[in-house]
Amino acid sequence: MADVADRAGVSRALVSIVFRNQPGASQETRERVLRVAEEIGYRPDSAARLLARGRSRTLGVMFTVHQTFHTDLIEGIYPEAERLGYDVLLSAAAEGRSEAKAIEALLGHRCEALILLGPEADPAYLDALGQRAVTVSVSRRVPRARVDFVHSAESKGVRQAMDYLVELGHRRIVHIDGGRGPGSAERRRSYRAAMRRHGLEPEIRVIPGEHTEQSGIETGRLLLAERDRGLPLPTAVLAGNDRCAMGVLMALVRAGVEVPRDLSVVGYDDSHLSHVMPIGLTTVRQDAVLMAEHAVRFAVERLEDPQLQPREAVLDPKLVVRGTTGPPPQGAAG
Amino acid sequence: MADVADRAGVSRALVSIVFRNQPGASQETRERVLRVAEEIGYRPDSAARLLARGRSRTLGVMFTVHQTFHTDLIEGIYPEAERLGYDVLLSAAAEGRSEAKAIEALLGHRCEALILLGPEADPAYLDALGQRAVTVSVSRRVPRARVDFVHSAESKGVRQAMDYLVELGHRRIVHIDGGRGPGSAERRRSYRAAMRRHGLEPEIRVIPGEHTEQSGIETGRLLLAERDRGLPLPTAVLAGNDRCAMGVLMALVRAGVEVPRDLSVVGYDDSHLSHVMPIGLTTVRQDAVLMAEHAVRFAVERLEDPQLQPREAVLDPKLVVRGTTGPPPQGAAG
DNA sequence: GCGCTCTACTAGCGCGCTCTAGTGCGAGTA
DNA sequence: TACTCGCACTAGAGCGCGCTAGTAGAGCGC
Repeated sequence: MADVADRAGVSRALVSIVFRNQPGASQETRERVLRVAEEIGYRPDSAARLLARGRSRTLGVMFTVHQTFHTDLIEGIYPEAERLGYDVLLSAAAEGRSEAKAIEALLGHRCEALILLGPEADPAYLDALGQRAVTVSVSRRVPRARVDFVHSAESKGVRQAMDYLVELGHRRIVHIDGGRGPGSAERRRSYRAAMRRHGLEPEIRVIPGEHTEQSGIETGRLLLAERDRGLPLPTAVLAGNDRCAMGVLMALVRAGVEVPRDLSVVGYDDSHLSHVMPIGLTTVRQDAVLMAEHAVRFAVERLEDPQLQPREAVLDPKLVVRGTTGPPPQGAAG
Repeated sequence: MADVADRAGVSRALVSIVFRNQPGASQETRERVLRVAEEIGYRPDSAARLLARGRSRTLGVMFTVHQTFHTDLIEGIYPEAERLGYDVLLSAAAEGRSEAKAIEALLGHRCEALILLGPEADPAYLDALGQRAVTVSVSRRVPRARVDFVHSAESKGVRQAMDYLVELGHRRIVHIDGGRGPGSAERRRSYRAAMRRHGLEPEIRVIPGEHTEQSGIETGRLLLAERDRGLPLPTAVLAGNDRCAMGVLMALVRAGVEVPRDLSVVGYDDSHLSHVMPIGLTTVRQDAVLMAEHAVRFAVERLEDPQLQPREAVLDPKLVVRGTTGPPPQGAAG
């Protein structure tokens, strides 16, 4: 920067003004400074800038690797952040890299706000985060914590899916839940409520699971093993999310079960996955772009007005019927 | 930091020493400082740290959203970087966010080295980057640029896949290429070479495509349209990558084509996708973890010894046979 | 000529840390 | 006693910027 100032024959302060696009420099000088900078390959050092002005205008996004819905969200976060003049830093949680680690990295890089995609950390930790920095949780409700919250109305989504299945004639509908995964508790609750509402209380069955393919595969195998012991297969499976649904599909189809003839499968998320599978997955769509925009806006607005209380946005999901659902098999005492 | 120093009754310098885990402080003092820091929620500010020591010890990773193989790589990058004492920053390219933009963001955040996952930017740009910062390209060869390069031996992978298909009896094997995508040129070349080697030169057919599901779907539709006009379907498709293979599968299976009975499909990458599909995808495995480790090591070693010239690592891929391949249909004049 | 305002520009402090060159002190050695 | 040595610790400069307070000079009215 000093080099640029010298070569352009001005002070460092002027160079700073030019690079911040602030008033206080003549057009002529501006051009000269920019030209010189270009020549010697100068680019403002964001670490120093950030240190000097105290604000980083950077949003930190934590996501989980392989969670395809998260990449959908990320794609929506960038443009909205840019529109509002904020930078985005990504940090991934993965096997061997805990959410806490991923979040610490973001904080260490001076992110002013955190956008957590489907965090699974415990509420106390999230609340502590919320005290320290503006925090937005996407897809996971954190009851008494100081965090904004963006999600889709799980209950509506599940209800639509269940109504649709029941209307097709299904009765033996099982739900694979998502364990501690974001939204799981509400989906589970809504499943139970829907079963009861349709007079299917005795058929209620929640199989513990996770939001991973592996979990779906295991559940699929479990169901197959039961069948081999003479128990009937369910006629429909409501999975915790799309990945889990994929796993179920994989286990069942490989074992010769025909979907949707013998069994229907419904996912959740409408992640990228669901419409690129050979047989499109019937699923509940959450509008990733809209959710991303809300998350970014919540973060930014609260940064710019610290008085603001954390808010909650609930978006309406929509059932998307594709190829993995149909009427139950004739013989099923469904 | 000053607060911590005051409260612990030491100088700021000592606090610095403690947090850097450097010799020069007694065990007792260390504990006291750390305890105080914990109490008042102090965390070293990486912007300032970075500014002060001139080195950021941060690796910038650019990846493309939805490119599932990239998330496999990312998962491998983190532990290796941590082992070597480096931090990792992620930046995604996506629709509406060019690679250049993603890379600038990393540079702006003072990454010392860039690890580019399957970059598609033009070689001149990459070379310019290479001059400015240590740069490693993964999966994409950049001939005369000053960048390290990690990839798998495309020719070997393709050859294995082709030999396997031919051995099964396939002759009408088409290749959907990956356009400007990483590795595409070499895969295309190897496909042609393999066909010639097996005496199938007249059957050579390369359909232009991309590394996306959409491209696979379009190609699938193209093939179906040809069939409807009386032309024979190929008996096997070698896709540019797994995502493209998924797209082909989807288009064909939906149209009633049975895989692998009527047609075999081979992917490339062994990304997360390929083993979680209902019918596992036969594909060519690239060892993501190994590639990630090489990439990180190249970057770090070159950072620590600027004399070092850019290097190239070629890893052996391996054909993984799953459910989408089998002998060609009987009737096929294959 | 004076005072005023407005624009273009500069001096220099401070952001929170690292790092070099020290200081002070007790133990070991001649 | 005088000295060196090593250890625990400190003072203070400096990293590359942003920002506040200020100056110099032009233009204007009286």
